[in-house]
Amino acid sequence: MGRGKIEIKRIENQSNRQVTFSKRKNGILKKAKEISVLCDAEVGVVVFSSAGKLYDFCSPKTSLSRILEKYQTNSGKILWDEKHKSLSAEIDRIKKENDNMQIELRHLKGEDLNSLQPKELIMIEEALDNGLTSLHEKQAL
Amino acid sequence: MGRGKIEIKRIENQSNRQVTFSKRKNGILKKAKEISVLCDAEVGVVVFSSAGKLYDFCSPKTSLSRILEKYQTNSGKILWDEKHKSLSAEIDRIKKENDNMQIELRHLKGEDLNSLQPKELIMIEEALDNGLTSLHEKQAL
DNA sequence: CGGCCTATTTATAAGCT
DNA sequence: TAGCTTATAAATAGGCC
Repeated sequence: MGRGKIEIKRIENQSNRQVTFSKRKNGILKKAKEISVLCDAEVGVVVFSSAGKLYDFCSPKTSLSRILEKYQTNSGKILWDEKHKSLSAEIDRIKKENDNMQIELRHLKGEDLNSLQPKELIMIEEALDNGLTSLHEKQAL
Repeated sequence: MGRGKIEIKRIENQSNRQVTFSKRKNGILKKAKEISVLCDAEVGVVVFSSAGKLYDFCSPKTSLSRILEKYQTNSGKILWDEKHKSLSAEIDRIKKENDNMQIELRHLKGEDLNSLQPKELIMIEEALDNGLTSLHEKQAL
C-alpha cells in the first residue's frame, strides 16, 4: 500500500523499520478499535516495538484483564505469570499437608484403620496412650 | 474500503455484522503478523466475536504469556489482580483450616493443653478413649 | 523524531452464487 | 453459510520537511 510493494520480511534498515512500525502500529490499533465498534467484538491488542516500547488497545466496556480471563476459559491455555504458578504451587503444597493431617486425625479418632499395618496401629496406640497420659497429668493439677 | 463508505458505528444488521467481523478479523490478524515480521515487533492479539468465538495471534518466538508478563512490568498495570486475590484468599482459607487441624492434632497428642477449659479437656479425653476403643477392636480382628 | 504528501498497494463493502 | 468478484475506500512506502 505505498509507492512500492514490499516483501513481508524483516526490514533491515533500522530507520525504515522504525518508521514502518510506527505507521503500522497506528494502523492496527485503529483497525482494532473499528472492529470492536462495528462488530461489537471484544478486542485486546498488545504491541512492543523492537526497542521495547509498549502500545496497546482494549475494546471499551471491558478490560484486558477480563478479555484474558475469557481467553483462558475459552482456549484452555494458561497465561499465568510466575506469581500465579507460585501461588498455585503453594495451594497444592498446603492441600497436601492438609490431607495428611486429615488422615492422621481420622486415625487418632479410630477411623479408617483398615488399610494400616500392625506396626502403624501400634504407633497410633502409643500416640493415643501418650495423649491420655498427658491429659490426665494436666487434669490432676 | 469497499463499494461504499461506512460509518464506524455498530452495524445493526446481524448478518452484515458477522460478515464484516469475519473479514476484518482476518485483516487484523494478517496485519499483526506483518508488523511482527517486518518490524521485529512482539504482538499479541485476542479477539472475541460478539457470538463469543475466540481468535488470536501471537508473534513467533514468544508467547502470549510472555508478552503479558512484559506488559505488566512495562505498564505497571496488573492483569491478574482478581485471580491473584482469589488464589490468595484460597490460600488463607486452607491455611486456617490447616491451623485448626494442627491444634486439634496437638491436643490429641496431649500438647498445648494449658489454655483449655475442663469441658474441652473432657471432650478430648472422650475422643482419645473412643480412638483407643476403635483401635483395639481393629487389633482384636 | 513526528507530520505531511501522494502514488500505489491493500483491505474490504456490497453483490452474487 | 461460506466463497468469489470488483469497485472503491483506506492504509501505507518512500519522499520531504
